[in-house]
Amino acid sequence: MDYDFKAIEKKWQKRWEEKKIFEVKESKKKKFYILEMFPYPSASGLHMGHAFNYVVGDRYARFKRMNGFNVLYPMGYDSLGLPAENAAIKAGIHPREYTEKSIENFIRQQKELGLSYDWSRIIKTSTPDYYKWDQWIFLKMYEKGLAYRKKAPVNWCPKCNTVLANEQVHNGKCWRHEDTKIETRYLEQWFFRITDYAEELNDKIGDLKNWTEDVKAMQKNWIGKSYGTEIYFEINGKKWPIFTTRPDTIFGVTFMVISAQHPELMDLVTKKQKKEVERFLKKIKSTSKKDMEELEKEGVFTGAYAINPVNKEKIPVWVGNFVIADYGSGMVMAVPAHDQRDFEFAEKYKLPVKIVIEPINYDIYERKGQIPRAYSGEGNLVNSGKFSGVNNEKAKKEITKYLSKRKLGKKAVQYKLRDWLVSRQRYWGTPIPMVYCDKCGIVPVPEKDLPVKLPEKVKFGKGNPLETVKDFVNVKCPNCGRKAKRETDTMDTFVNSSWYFLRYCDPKNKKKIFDKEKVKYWMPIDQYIGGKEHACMHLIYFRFYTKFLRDLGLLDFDEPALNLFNQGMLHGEDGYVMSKSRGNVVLPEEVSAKYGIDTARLFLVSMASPDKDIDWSDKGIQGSLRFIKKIIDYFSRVKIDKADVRTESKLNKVILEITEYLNNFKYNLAVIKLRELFEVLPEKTSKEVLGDFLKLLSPFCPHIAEELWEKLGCKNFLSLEKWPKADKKKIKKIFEKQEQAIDKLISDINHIFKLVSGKNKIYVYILPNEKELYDIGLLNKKFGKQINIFTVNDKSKYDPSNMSKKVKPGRPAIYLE
RNA sequence: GCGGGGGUGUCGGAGUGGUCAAACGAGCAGGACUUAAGAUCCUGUAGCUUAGUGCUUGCGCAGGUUCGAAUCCUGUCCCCCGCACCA
Repeated sequence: MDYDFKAIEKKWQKRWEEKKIFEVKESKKKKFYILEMFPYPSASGLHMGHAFNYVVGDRYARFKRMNGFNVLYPMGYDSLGLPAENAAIKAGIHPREYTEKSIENFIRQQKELGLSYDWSRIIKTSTPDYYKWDQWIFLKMYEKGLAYRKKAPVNWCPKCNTVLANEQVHNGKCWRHEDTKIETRYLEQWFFRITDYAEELNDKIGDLKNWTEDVKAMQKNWIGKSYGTEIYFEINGKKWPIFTTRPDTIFGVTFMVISAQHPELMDLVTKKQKKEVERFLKKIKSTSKKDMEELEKEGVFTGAYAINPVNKEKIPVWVGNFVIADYGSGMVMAVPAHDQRDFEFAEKYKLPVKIVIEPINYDIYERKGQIPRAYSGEGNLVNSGKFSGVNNEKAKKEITKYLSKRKLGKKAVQYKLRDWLVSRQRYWGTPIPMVYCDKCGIVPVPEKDLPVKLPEKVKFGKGNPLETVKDFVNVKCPNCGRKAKRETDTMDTFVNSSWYFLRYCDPKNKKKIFDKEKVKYWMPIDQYIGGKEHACMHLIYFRFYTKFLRDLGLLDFDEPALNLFNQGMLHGEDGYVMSKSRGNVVLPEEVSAKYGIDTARLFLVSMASPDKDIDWSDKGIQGSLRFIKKIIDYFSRVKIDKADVRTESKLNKVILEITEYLNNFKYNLAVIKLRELFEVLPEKTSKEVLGDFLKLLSPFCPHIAEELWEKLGCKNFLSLEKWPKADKKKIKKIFEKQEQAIDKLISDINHIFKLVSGKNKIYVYILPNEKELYDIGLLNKKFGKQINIFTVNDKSKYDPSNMSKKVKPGRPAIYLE
């Protein structure tokens, strides 16, 4: 039989939409907020990989909805950003046109997937209605001192023609251009002081109960909290705080190294050394970030000396290419004997090495034939004044205490996390609502003047197009009314996605960023779904924003999402990530036309647990198609009758199992249970049994389930029906045992048939107390051949070979003739 | 270097102390139906043995704990992912 999947899909998608059955309002019902990371709309549209992501969420939404929750399941578009601008330039159209078209296409495709979004809440970050609130938040950040402008060495992507945040530099390359090395430039830029929240961002990772270990670990790593000691070294009469995790090695300091990017570097350099230092800096600037990492440690003497606070030793200060300017104070104390990096530097420049920790088992420096290396293990201190002889772990505490007492240092915590560089020198982003006035300096645009709209008419060429739009740039200073210039940088696209989940709760609010009460009802997100590639980008930013908005008094919770599910990646048939350039992209339209979208939806979760990467397989989907066809065929012939207890037992057991599996995203196992249940459905059964089966099917194959539900004579939408509740009393163990016993028996009989040929009559002998187990009705149904069963005590039994003697508990005897 | 995850049949993958290792799917082989193909259905798919219900091998490798281990512990090898000169 052929099936018109397309017609069924269209029919139900239309009905769902017309009746607005997935639209929700705040109510007394218990809410459940399910959210997938919203997509960046591109002209190439969705492929099956995206579909996989949404299907994972949709299944969960449908399941929760049927379980009586008021489910908020919205969709929107992260539609500002560089790719749209670049693509638009390439195609010669305006980014807005490009974006609108892409979104339209996305919506159409998503609707064809049968996703149960509340489309009335759609948001697009490229609309002034949305980005107005990005600007509003920016102003609030500025007001609280969290948004600031600073000149600093920044990451510059020559392909994007803009600066990037640290989070957007991967392996020294641009996150959008894997082949493009990031350059370091020294520019004045806007930053968000995310480091103010470093401690909370780190410490509350423990609250993120249902986040995967690796995402949590990645965030911990990225935030990089480390405990140590700040020690004050004196240079030219000025106190320089130095952060170290090894205060126990303070007596081993033989030189200092200041970062080549340190803003105060030149203050230290003596006249004599100036030329040499400048030559060195020039050399560093000409190398890209990635090359620098591969470079050997290099440096030159600055001419300055520092005083070691514990022994007043005079130590030379060098400038080096391996010291990071904005970690700690941008200068390190170097202990070559006990730090490999310092050791290499000392070797190269013939700087002294002073051992201050005696290795426990041997003196590594005296071993012959061994390549000298710094010793970073444990041991007792030597050459360390009054601390000599103390175990180094103990010495860390004692020396820190000693320094604190004398105000020469203190306990300190450092983070790797840097402030978030948010300005971008590009057009298609949220304009930064700031004005530069010669008299007043930096002046924020007043709230009432928001949004600062992106001008539509711009010329794309070299540099930031906004700079060339005179109407936009030239403004009056909001403060003094004189001529002033508008900030032409726009915000990082990640700003837009840092709070969108809040806007869904109240997407059309014109007066406020959102209504507090509405957000209170819906938030936090009960289930967030998205890829783990955002671990150190979006997933940190949205936590930061949540905390900031909480501190503004707008939210009363700390974390935006306590449950995060990372779906795996869908690969092409060749095993590689689906991408246009590889040519292994599978399109939902094509799959839908060939197999029906429900088939694809089912297949995507049949292969493996959805958190794993999977490969698309045209052959594999046939298995799902077969199953769906069987279901449709079955429903076209099944007769309504009373349900038998065996079926009911299985049904209730499966309800229990599937419910559990769906709750835990074990969709693959749920599908198996669904198949198991289907296998035992008899030719005659009750409407209730059939209805329950369709309910269990509906999160996977919503269109077909609705269609069959209607054919069954039910009037309401299956999508809004109540999820079946298992009646444990109806689950009878005996049926399962029967199944097992009979399967075994049949397998044994078949085995013998294979060994001996020419037999066609079957006699089976069983123990009287196992009569129940070998239910003759079930046996005949399963086997399809005539079987004669005798109990061993049956006097009239036919048993020419006296087989009944061999019967043991659980092992019937078999005789073939 | 630091951190996270993982090694199970021909393949994708279930199973995390026992009562069944390999559910379910895919592939392959044989059979039924059919003029044929497809679809569908049945059977098989580590080895040996056998009128079945038996034995052996087996969950990266090597040990250990246990009455009992794919599952727990120790060591070891390999793979994937993230970060990386963070002092």
